[in-house]
Amino acid sequence: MRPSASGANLPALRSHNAALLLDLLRAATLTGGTALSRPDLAERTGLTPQAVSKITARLREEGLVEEAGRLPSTGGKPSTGLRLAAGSRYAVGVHLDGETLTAVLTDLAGRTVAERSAPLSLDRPVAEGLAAVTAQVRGAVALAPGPVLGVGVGMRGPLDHRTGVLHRVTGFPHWAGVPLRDELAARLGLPVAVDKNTNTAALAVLAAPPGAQYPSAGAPAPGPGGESFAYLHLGTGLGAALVLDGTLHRGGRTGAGEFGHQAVQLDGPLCPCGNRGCLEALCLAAVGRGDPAGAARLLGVGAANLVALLDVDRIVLGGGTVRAAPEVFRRETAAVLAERGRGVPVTTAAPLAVAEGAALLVLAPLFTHGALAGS
Amino acid sequence: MRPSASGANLPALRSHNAALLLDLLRAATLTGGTALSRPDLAERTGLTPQAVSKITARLREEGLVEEAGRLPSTGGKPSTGLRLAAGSRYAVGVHLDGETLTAVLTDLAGRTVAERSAPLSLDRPVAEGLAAVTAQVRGAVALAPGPVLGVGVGMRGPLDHRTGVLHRVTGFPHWAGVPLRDELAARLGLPVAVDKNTNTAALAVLAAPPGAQYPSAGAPAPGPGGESFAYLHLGTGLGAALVLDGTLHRGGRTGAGEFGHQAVQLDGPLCPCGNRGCLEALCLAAVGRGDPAGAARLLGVGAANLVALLDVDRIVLGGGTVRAAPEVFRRETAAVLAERGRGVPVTTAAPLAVAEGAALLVLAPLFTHGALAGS
DNA sequence: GCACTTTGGCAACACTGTTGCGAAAGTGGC
DNA sequence: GCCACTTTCGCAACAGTGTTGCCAAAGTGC
Repeated sequence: MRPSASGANLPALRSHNAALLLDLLRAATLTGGTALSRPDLAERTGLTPQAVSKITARLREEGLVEEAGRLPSTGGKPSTGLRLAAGSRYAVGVHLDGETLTAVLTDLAGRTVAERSAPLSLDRPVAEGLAAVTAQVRGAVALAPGPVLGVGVGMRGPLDHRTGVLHRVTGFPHWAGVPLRDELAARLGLPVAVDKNTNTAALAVLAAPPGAQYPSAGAPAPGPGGESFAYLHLGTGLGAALVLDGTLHRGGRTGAGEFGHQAVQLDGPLCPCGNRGCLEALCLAAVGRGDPAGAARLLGVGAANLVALLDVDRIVLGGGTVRAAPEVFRRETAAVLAERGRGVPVTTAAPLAVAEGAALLVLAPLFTHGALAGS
Repeated sequence: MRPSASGANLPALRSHNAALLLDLLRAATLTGGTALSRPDLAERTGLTPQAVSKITARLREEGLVEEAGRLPSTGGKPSTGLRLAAGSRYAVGVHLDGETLTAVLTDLAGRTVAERSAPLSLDRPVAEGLAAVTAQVRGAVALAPGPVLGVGVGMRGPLDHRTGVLHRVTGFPHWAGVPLRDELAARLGLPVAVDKNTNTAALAVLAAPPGAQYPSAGAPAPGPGGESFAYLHLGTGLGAALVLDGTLHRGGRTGAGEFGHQAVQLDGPLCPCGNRGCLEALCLAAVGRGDPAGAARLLGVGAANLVALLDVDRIVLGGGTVRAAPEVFRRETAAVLAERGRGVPVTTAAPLAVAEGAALLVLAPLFTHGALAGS
């Protein structure tokens, strides 16, 4: 019987605090490249200055953190700047959508260093697809100036992110049951992680500091455990990913985020899923008749339901259909939210979010201090 | 500036592990009163047997844990049973609904030892209401055979559980802005915690081991971080509380759980909130025309949306309207969920769930190991 | 030049869980 | 009845946390 809840020991404590500091340094790197001082870190973590000194000394020995000159004095000895050694490790993220294969090489901070993409139809046999991914990843790895920690893959669900096995892939039944993670790991000789495209995109949004994306005036203060937001993905289907208190919520059976089949019109048109008035069916119909604003307003209704239920701090939109008219979607969705008294900021995700978030699947263990135990 | 994310030190480690063991012992007490052995605890936590011995020795010194005879041998020296010293501490939980004041005295395991209730209309002035609560709590405290740790209060929201201040109280505007927690704490000389009735009821459900509530055959295995469920409360209004991965999700601005104003009929009847087709309006209308089954089926639609979005393990129903016809609600809601391909177990909460969960607000800090930091 | 503040490392410390070991207390084979 | 074996569980020594006391370094302000 596996432990139902993990006890914590000294190594766990150590890695928890190390990850905490690394996460703060990464966030500082991404906001503006400003270095943090040891006293800064002590204040933000609640650790004593001496503890911070010890921990950062270890991290510097491992090459993960480096000194960055002296910061201006505040009336005494000037403090030494510390920053993430972003160039010390790399990761590769892959986005597989139905037609294109995109691979990005990111540094330790999660910033994209190089990008490659190629057409890849999932119509082709599995072996051919795997070979194409392998080749593309090898190409990205070759560009890395330092060691590559692993490879993350984001693609349409449903799939099991723990085992890396695909379930059914709508439209491409021959991919069902493929143990993608293990197949790629064997070919590449690198650790591989697989997750749904909505989840990886949400990870990319989570890693990017919110202040950089929308004016902080309209942004509510995030809750204690970190920020909460919903990522809504409108492409060939409609899905969502939920980040609650700084943690991606995947659900008990890894099925969370079925946003497309929310019923919003009890007597609405029949959806292929068998029910009536599903948000996805209504949205896709609006898109189909060339009415992105109408689709966006429907998305707004679903988003309002979601904000009411979960009290998230903001909504992030993404996916192919949104990318075709980002400002329309952003504006109309925000308008409906405001009308319904659920006014929260609405932004759009970066175009490469899915691939960049996939790379973060590999980097995340270095920075996650949320669960002291780890999985 | 307060620490944005808490570093962990040795005392935090210590209380984390102590809480972990206490939680396991509490769960064992509630399932069937069976005692656990030290090796059991070691296996379930991943701690070494020696660590368990040290920790339980401390807990026994504090009087929180006691030995309970010898367990049957498994081929060697028989192990000593350990169990929560349920009678060593007590807590009081109060449920304030619009008309009744219910107070329960619970032991350390959260089991109700005594119950008192009295009519109390929130129509009355605030001072009178506070006096009534104070008197009722004092009566409950007098019945406690041991020290009382504090008092929890569950009532209709919206309110701020961190400060214990009420916001608006629908129908009783003179209660708006009352600092209920501090007023009661000053009168009683005991720590007081306040939360929404839906949240406290969910805490009561969370504390009760799921196996005791519904046959484990239909119960999916809970996720890694603990079980996930939604508690739906239908009384004078419709609200919800969400427990995700074993943690109550309150939302960034403590506003999560606005389940009643989910739009499920875009062109539906106007709701007092200003929108159309809110689930609450439709449900209450069905109840109003004497159609509980219809209300339950509507609840089922909302629950299906919720299961799809959050992938929760089960649905729990509660509140005055449900309590009037629990089996109808349970059956019809479950039927709609099954029809929609979201078949998860549906149960009803215990009648005293709100008050018992309120008591758990006080007991929870002893058992919560989820966030190593605490709030 | 001097008093003061701030940084940050060294050393000793308190306390964690861990390891090695051994006594206690059962079961099962002979 | 005896012995080998297993399991429990505490004592003692240990490794490794973060913490405290202290002090040198390196600035600012008068």
